[in-house]
Amino acid sequence: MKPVRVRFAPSPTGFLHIGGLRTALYDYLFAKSQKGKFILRIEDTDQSREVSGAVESLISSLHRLGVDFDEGPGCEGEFAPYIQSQRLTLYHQHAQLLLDSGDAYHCFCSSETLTKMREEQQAKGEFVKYDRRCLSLSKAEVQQKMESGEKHVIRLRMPDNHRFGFDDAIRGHVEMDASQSDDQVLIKSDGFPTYHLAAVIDDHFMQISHVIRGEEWLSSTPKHIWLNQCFGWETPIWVHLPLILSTDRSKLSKRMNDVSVESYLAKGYLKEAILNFVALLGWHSADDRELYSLDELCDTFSLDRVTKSGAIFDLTKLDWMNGQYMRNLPLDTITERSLPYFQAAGMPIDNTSVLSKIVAAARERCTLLPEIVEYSRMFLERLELEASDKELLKSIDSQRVLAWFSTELPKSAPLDADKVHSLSKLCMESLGLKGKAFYTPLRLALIGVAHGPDLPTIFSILGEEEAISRINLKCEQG
RNA sequence: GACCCGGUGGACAAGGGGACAAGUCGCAGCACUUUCAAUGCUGAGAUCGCGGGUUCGAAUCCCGUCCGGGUUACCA
Repeated sequence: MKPVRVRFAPSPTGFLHIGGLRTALYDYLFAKSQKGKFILRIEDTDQSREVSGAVESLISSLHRLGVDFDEGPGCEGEFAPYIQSQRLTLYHQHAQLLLDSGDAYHCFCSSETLTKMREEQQAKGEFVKYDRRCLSLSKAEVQQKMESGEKHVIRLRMPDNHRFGFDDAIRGHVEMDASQSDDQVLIKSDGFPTYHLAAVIDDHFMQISHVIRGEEWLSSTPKHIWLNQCFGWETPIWVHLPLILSTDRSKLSKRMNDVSVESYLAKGYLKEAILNFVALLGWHSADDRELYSLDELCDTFSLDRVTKSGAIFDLTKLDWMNGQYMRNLPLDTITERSLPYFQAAGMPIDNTSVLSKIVAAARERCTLLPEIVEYSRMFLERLELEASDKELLKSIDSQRVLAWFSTELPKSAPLDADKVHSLSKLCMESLGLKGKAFYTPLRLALIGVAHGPDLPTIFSILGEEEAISRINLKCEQG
């Protein structure tokens, strides 16, 4: 059995998106589970779509998530370079091989000619494909056109009357007729190869064992098989992943959805949750487990449990999952990751013990990282009371509670949980109040809102001094 | 249009001839709690796209059909 080598081959046209991440993740998981290698290859063969900084951004996103590659740009292995624009000679040499063997030919048709041809075919209800008008050009004619500097491309000559069959690791046996495949352009007029040529050549030389890619490539697989055959190469194992869908069931696109991985990170989703969620979009273990760390996924993942049908990218479950990680990751981790959001909100906290207490209370009720910051305001700031709450605080019973605490609190340090409990009990008994009548005014005075953590936690976060001060303030105002 | 790939509750999905079709998210209710949240429990929600066939028996196999998606570029 050949060693497992898989590659994630994005084109640098923007940020890493959810669909790309899913492919990369499955590549990674499969490689790890098979003790193989995960390779990152940049397919920058379309100069017009190239976005500067995209390569760096792609790599940094992958690193941020911990989906690390074994070979790729900046991590050169024996098959370097891993950027296609740096491998042009290799593609040209192989295009020449095809030209020599007659498996490829020059085509001088302009895009206008091509468009016209297609329109005519369409009008006649014919199958739209290149009509091979340049195939009949004599060697001399080709030579003459080349010398006069005519723009040209190199096309693959697909076989006639040929049926392609292959076994996809996920879909099983798939068959397609060669007549359905166009004579694909291999080298464009700007001298760059198309995806088809470059990918097949690189997959071969980089010794890729499994081509794991989105289902949108399924229909062009015959071209890739044919190219391999022309070169006399063994084909890799094809693995076509189901597409990730928008809520309208079309292929997930940046147009309609927020699909950038960075943007989810920025919104405060945890990488653990994103990875876990994306892994489950098209893969499911035999048991009922849904929560997995990256390492656990590496141990459990297998291609044969990848689903065949496309899955809709639905945020509600991601939110739930993020909540799970908010609560179950080590407190220090969550605290540390919330720090940038505190800074961004202009609320730097120097007291780490207070911060960690706040985060401990907040993460129990928040689904996203920045929500911790909002939740912390009740402790870090003195919130303005709602009008109705102000009224409530003015009531006689409310004032009795506050007055009672105002005199008792200073005598009661330290305010640990037991003390807070006993004080509360004592106050309720001596004032003849209970439940909301007791708690609500106290909460309002302490944190400015009626809902929040339990009393001992509040006292612990605020500290005795601040707690007393807040109560006294509401006493006077009342 | 043609060719390919799909189709199990709103979403993710298990199950690939034999229990009243798992589980998770979401939703509703209850419990716990001073509150919110978390958690736990309960419930609603699917004649397995539809129609035929094979079979004692089909979500599972076969045929047809419908629907959805992908491809049909000098984009990947």
